[in-house]
Amino acid sequence: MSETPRSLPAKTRRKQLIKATIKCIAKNGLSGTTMADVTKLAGLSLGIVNLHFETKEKLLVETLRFITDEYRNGLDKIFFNENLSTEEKIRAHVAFDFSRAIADRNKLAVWFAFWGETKSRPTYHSICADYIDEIAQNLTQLFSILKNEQNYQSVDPELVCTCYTALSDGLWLALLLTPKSFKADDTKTIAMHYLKTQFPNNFTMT
Amino acid sequence: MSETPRSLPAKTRRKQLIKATIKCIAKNGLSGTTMADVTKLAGLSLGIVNLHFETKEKLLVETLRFITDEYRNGLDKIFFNENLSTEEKIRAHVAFDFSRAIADRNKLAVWFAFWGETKSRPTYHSICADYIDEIAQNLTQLFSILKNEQNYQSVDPELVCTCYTALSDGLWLALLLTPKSFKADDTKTIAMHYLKTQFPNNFTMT
DNA sequence: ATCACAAATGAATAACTATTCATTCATTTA
DNA sequence: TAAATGAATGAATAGTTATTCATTTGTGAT
Repeated sequence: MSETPRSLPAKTRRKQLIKATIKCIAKNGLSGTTMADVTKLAGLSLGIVNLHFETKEKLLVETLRFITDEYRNGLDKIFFNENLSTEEKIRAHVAFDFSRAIADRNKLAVWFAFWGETKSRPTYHSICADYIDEIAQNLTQLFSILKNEQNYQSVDPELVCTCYTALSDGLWLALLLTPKSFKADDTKTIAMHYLKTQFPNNFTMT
Repeated sequence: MSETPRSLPAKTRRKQLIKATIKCIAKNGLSGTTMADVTKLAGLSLGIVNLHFETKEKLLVETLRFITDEYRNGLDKIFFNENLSTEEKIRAHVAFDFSRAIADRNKLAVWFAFWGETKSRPTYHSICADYIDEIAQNLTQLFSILKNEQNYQSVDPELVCTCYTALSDGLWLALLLTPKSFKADDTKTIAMHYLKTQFPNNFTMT
């Protein structure tokens, strides 16, 4: 634990608090997360959240935005990487979905905590709906290009995108609920197994 | 709204309160669900929950148990139905997963609300771990029997079970988050699409 | 009809927790 | 070095909510 200076740039403090919030939600649940918990975990004083975020609710919203941005930005880097072939992009997408940074149980707990509240909180809902739509469009396009490049006759790119996305979300749940049976590597293999059924020429070989 | 008698058997009252809790979690989220909300929605007095469940926490646990039992029992009826062939049982399983009673947005909100708290609450976790394990065993067995009956060489029943289950959970999420794009019927079609890839002789025809 | 019993009520209580803001402290500027 | 600035603190406050329990109400037995 390194000594942090008493005073820091606002951005740094905000990030520090968001990271503490993630840990806290994972540890205590969304309903069990209090300002006292968060600030204690961050090693700061009780009033600090209101100084940097005004309200608890805004801290929570920024926390959700933090993990959705991290996810979206990571995928964007893959989609817009000129050096990758379509197949490589899809492989990179899967690798990213089940990478250390993303398929982390603390963060997964946060995803599911917010998803569970989506129906009752329009703000959470619109943050989620946003990134879902963007990612689906990009991924569908990748599948569509691969279909044309490699002459897959019967593939329905939109269907494959929906199916892969649902599969990936469900595997995240498996990682969250039954971590003893599933490791990130296993789930990645399972996701690839599905892609093989659609694109046997591309994903059969390791 | 029919007039309910002032006094009712304990079981009936408990069910009435659990149903109100489901609606309330869907409407206000788990963190926003108060005793006042639940009892008001049930049309009963504030003290009634403590009379029938002792504490709020116990009401929540019973609510989770209610939806898990409903799910488990529904599937058990299919698995142990002597009149169905293996293929029919699998078809019935899928139909059940995306039926009115199960793929209901109120109940889905409840599932996700509890899943999000699983990491922090051992009680929620063990209730979930329990049913997951039982259902996976049964479904794997069905796939295994179908494989042998129909001579599918390369099918891995356990993998298919895991993959189908994750897919189904992920499609539930899609129903919860983007109800405008997905109806239960669409998601059922998507789930069948996956099964077709594994058992083309059985699930290709409608 | 009366009594005894159990179910249900809801005002009062006790506990918890988000938010405020006067004060403290460290850093920067002159 | 001293003054000015603003970040950080945490005790106090205000608001919320689970829980209690004395009272009320309906039901069934005698």
